[in-house]
Amino acid sequence: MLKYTLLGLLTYRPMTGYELKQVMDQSTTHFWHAKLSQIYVTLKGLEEEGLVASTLQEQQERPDRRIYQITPAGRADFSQWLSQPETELAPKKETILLKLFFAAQLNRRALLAQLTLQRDLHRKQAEYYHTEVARAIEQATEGVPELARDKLFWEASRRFGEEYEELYARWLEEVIGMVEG
Amino acid sequence: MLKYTLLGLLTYRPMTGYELKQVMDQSTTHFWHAKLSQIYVTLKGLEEEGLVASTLQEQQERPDRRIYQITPAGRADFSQWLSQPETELAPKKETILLKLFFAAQLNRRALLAQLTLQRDLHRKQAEYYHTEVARAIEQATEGVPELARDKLFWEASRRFGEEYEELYARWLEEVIGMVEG
DNA sequence: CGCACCATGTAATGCGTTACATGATTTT
DNA sequence: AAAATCATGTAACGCATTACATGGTGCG
Repeated sequence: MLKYTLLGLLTYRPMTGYELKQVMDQSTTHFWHAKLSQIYVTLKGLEEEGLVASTLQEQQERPDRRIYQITPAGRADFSQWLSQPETELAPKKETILLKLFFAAQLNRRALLAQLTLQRDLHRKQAEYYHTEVARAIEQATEGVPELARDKLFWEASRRFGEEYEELYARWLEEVIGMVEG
Repeated sequence: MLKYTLLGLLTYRPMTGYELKQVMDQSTTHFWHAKLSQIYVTLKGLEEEGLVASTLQEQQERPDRRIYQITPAGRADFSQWLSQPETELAPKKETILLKLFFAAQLNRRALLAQLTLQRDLHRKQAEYYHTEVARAIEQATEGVPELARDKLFWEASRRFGEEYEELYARWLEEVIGMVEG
């Protein structure tokens, strides 16, 4: 999937690995993230596949930059993936739910500490979606009419993030009440 | 984490790899899953670490079974993990959100098809939590008073699953409305 | 003076999936 | 007659993380 994240971002404009990481950290992080080292490796693989092409831009004051561009083959591959329906649900892995499953073996104090910590983290994250992410979307789209349609979808995914975090925090609050009472 | 899932389940009773897979499929699947091959490999590693011990039970009609038991060191390791607070949010990876992020490049028809397919999957999954998972928890705990406390937590995680799927379906419904209108 | 930023990469390790291999019994 | 269940494992491969390696510029 990182493959398609990178191809997708490169449909907007050519970028270096470093830039791609920055853009991901401001946009897709909440549903797809990657480390820089992995991004570099994946870009290299994409170039071998002929889906992107790179040119080295030499700089004197700063390190040289390798700028990646999506190729026609890359665009074709990406849009093929995009139109391919996902016929299954994404399997989840959540450590905190796993712990809760075994929580009967944990003493009340330690459990409550963990639950309240998580609740606070999710509240903070909900707030983050509400303010920072919303602002980032505004900033990326204002004055750029060709991104109007994109904005709708970016906003939709932002809303999902916010509601998900709120649900999580609410649910944790309930569990805390249950453990306390 | 699979390590702790297995150790956690083995605190209830000794089991074979095959059984552990079955139990996981009925309980933790929704927040932690694994393939059989991976379970066997992990159990082998746990035995090397001295956290579980196995005995081979020979059978004539069926293949021999290797029964794993948690050791005192295993219990100590598990309870240490259980009491260790998770200080960060679990990073998410959701293909459908990634696709939605790039959905402006997709034609309306194909997009709507994917969104409605996903909505139906999430509705079905919500229903599954509501009925089947609830029934499985009932079944596992009825007539076993020492599981009363466990039941509370199993029910709590089930409720989270149900509410999460409902939220997802509701949100997809909204996005569908947006794309249509 | 130290830290963050810019910028790219390699190597080792870990965790997970898919495919391969075997083979009897029970259910459809 | 075919498929599912019981039961265990190995091997190849893929994707991700962590650590290692380098080194100049700008800011507090």
